[in-house]
Amino acid sequence: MKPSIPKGTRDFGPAEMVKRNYIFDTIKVVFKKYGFLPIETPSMEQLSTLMGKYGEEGDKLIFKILNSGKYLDGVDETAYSNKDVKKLTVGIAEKALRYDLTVPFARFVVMHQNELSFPFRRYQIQPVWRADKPQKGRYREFYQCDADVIGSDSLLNELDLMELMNEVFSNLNLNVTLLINNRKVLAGIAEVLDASDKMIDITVAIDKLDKIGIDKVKEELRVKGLTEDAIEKLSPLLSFTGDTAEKVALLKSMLSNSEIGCKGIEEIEKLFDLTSGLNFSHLNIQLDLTLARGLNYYTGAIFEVKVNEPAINFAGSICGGGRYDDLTGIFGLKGMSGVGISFGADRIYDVLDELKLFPAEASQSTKVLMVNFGEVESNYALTILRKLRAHNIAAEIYPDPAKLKKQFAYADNRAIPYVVIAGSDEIANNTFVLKNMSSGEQKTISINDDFQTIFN
RNA sequence: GUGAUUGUAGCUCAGUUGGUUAGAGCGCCUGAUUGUGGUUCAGGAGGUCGAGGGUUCGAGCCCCUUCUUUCACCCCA
Repeated sequence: MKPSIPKGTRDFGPAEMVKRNYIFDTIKVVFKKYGFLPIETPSMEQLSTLMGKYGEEGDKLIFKILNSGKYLDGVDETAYSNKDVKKLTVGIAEKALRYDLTVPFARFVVMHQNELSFPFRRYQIQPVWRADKPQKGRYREFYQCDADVIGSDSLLNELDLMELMNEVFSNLNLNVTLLINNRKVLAGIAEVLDASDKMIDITVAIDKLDKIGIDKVKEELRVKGLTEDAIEKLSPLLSFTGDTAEKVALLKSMLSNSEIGCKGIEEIEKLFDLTSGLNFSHLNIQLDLTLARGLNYYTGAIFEVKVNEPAINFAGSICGGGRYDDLTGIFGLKGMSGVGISFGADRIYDVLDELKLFPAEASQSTKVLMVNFGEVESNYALTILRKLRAHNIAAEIYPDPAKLKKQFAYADNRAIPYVVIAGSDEIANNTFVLKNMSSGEQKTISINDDFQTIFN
């Protein structure tokens, strides 16, 4: 049989893992530095935990797990004859692979509320799965690196996360743009347009402004059932250009009759106030009134990070997040506001790779290879091997007494810088030959010499 | 979910209007060199041409189905 892996999944070889770990390690170091604590949750959740949290589209993209055993027993006959997939699904699949880390985190907080002290700061680095069609920057299995604070509605948390983002991207040596908006403002806009139920449609359409232009946005709004009057009211926002202060001023005049809208403006102003005077070396922070974000659960500030480099032909976001006021409420714990961000490790990888920003890896693993001549010689080599390892020098022995040519070729392919040769002559003299593979230089060393210094 | 695109040796790819036994480079194996790799030279192995069906005297090439790759849309990290 021909081996293969499922669509949209990938294997990672050693060279890729070194680079991936560089990203994970960089992010993790900053997470810890900001006082976030690690947790992990299972790959699969109850399907009911996940459904309805990510919007209509999101529900479809959740990987469902078929029940074990007689899973057909759960089939609803009428749902089957009506080909009602949605209803059928919940009958035959009660588990699903996690779609993000935020919803499982909310579930975790509710289940473990008595063991946690709030505000709770957690970080979580795990894969998530989405049944998307793969394409550039889009995988069916990818890692998210999340940091969330739950149990506090202070904007200091938003500020903290912004500083954290700056530090991560600074450490990755990547210049990015941080787009900020506020869901309350979007809700306010929908309210004054008299279309509160269409907030998602409106924001999704506005979000495309850069891409498809003002006329197409209006057309989409019309298709979504917005009145001409409402579209007219929205117009100044769509055609608006100006700095943050001017944007805020526009919003204030537009949303003066919306309580939630005013609250949103206030939050934006306060957040920008908090950041003023701070040096965000790698974050270009912008208020973007067209930023929407599709996930249903956001209620306050929303973030999205895009790469600045024009050389990168990838427009998607590499990091995103926001505030969710009541994500735990669905699981029975009210009044737990949270805010978090999520770094998309796989997209960051693609960007760093394209920009050649991965540090020259000091990643050669094995430093010394012990040549194997046979049983007697390998026993002698093993004692040297153990001594090397005792000095924290990464070393291995070629396991078979293969031809020297082959053993050297192996060292060469693996980029192992030193080879130790110890045959009968060396054993008789309590020595070994150390060969430097790049220079070809060989020297004889006594097994009693100081191993720490022989590689310098 | 919609629309394109791709699949030939381990890898990267040639393969003409359908016509004998499907090729190259790299890699791999063996030897030149029995205790010395990265260079060189000589030789060798390796393919159900993604899978299934069809048209044809004859299919890697044409048609259908399906899977896969890459990309755009939708949506998203």
